[in-house]
Amino acid sequence: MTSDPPLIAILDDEPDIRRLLADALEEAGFRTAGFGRATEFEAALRRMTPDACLIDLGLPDRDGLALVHRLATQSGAAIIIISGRAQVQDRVTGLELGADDYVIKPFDPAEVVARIRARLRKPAREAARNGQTARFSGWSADFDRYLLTGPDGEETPLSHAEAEMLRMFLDSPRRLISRTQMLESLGGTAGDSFDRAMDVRISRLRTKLGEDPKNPRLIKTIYGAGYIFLSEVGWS
Amino acid sequence: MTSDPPLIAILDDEPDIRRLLADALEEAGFRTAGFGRATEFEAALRRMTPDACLIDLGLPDRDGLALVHRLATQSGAAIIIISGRAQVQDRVTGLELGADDYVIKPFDPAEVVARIRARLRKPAREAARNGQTARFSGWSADFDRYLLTGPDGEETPLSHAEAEMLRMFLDSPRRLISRTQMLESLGGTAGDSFDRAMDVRISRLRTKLGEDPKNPRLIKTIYGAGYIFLSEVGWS
DNA sequence: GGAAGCCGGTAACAATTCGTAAGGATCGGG
DNA sequence: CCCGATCCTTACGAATTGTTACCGGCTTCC
Repeated sequence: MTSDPPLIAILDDEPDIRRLLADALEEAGFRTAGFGRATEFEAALRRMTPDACLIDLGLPDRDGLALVHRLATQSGAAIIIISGRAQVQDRVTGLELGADDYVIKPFDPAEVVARIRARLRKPAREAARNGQTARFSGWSADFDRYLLTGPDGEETPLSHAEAEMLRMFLDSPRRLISRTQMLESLGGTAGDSFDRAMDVRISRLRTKLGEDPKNPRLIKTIYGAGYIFLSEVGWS
Repeated sequence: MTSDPPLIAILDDEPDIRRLLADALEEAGFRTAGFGRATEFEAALRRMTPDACLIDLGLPDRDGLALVHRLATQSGAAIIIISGRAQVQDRVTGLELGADDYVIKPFDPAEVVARIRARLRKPAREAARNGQTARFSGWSADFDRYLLTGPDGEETPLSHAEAEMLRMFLDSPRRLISRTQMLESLGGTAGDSFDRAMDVRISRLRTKLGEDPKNPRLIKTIYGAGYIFLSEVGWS
């Protein structure tokens, strides 16, 4: 989840349909972003992380199913296929490839909204955290006491800046967090010399996590894009 | 989740439909438990915790929607409504009340199976996904750690640009990927000097894959058109 | 078949982006 | 005022990526 109202990406080559969906979704309180071509959409994915994607399979410029597969494995977003192909076999393969739902044209926008809500609801339920302690690959981070405990049981204090950054990673594990996203969330502006400051923070956090600089196993740098936190995370 | 094969509860008053669904589900590797009346079903819930529930709304002895709501709020199971009522409004209220999916009679069992799989997959994806890796002709590519492992077991790190490109090939194996398609997907525009940049990327990727430039066996150039990735690809 | 011209491969260089060590500013407690 | 902690800034090096330049092969048209 990025910010408060969930962001829904709409990928359809017909502007009328995009408009129809966008209107219904925005009236329901979502933010939307529309795209007419798959390449546009993929380019935009570098800068934003939608919570759900509505994808029309009948795109001219790319095989839609390959895109669905990539999204399903790569992003954490809910994927809903919209298609004019009504055969059962089409629906089955779409779902097998990783789509979370499959809606057939012509569709009613109200139903699409309801289906999106149903998709976004389940993860939200699991994400309800009981406590302020996270566990990941042997480590545990206690955000009440700002304490980091290693696999060997050794305790290290976390500074506020480090904790803020670590929590951001732990809130979106296995997903790319763009550099600008992190900069803004930490209260700086890109291009500034604050850029270096964030690097330093990352660096300190990594040493506290005992990372090998040449081969980090938890906080991975994606050159030109951002960072990914690689471990599973559980809260208690 | 209870034990290894997920348990699917089927609640429908027509034995034929129960049988139809149970057969399809068991063939797909699930365990099933069928019930003809809501009271039976609720009694059984004390002893078992199904991973998903298929519920026919047209039950004689209880208001189906109330049951759906109770299940949605109290159990962690995925809930799929099966109904003869095809109005959009019915579907919307069913989904709003907490159902995860809504299938209309008459239905195809194969689609129901696919939809159940899609529901059970999402939580599993968060927990069990230990790395998105692809395998092709002796090689394996780990896109979490950006690591390429050769047939001889030697590991080579993948840079982001190389990984992005390799993933594009692995998503559409044995198919032509046009030059412009790839250019746009990598965020450049054709005609630019970015053309050369992409060539360089291909070149670097090829050397990491140990390709003989004169006779590439994995990434083949189609002169004037694009590239084809020649091997079969399996994901795990 | 042969020559012109386009297209793609790659080596070498340049620019961008990131990591981290060292030093200094700021703040609060004694 | 001193001290420690925390964080920012500067500076420089390393890794990654884009760019230029040049070469060789493929296609086309005669």
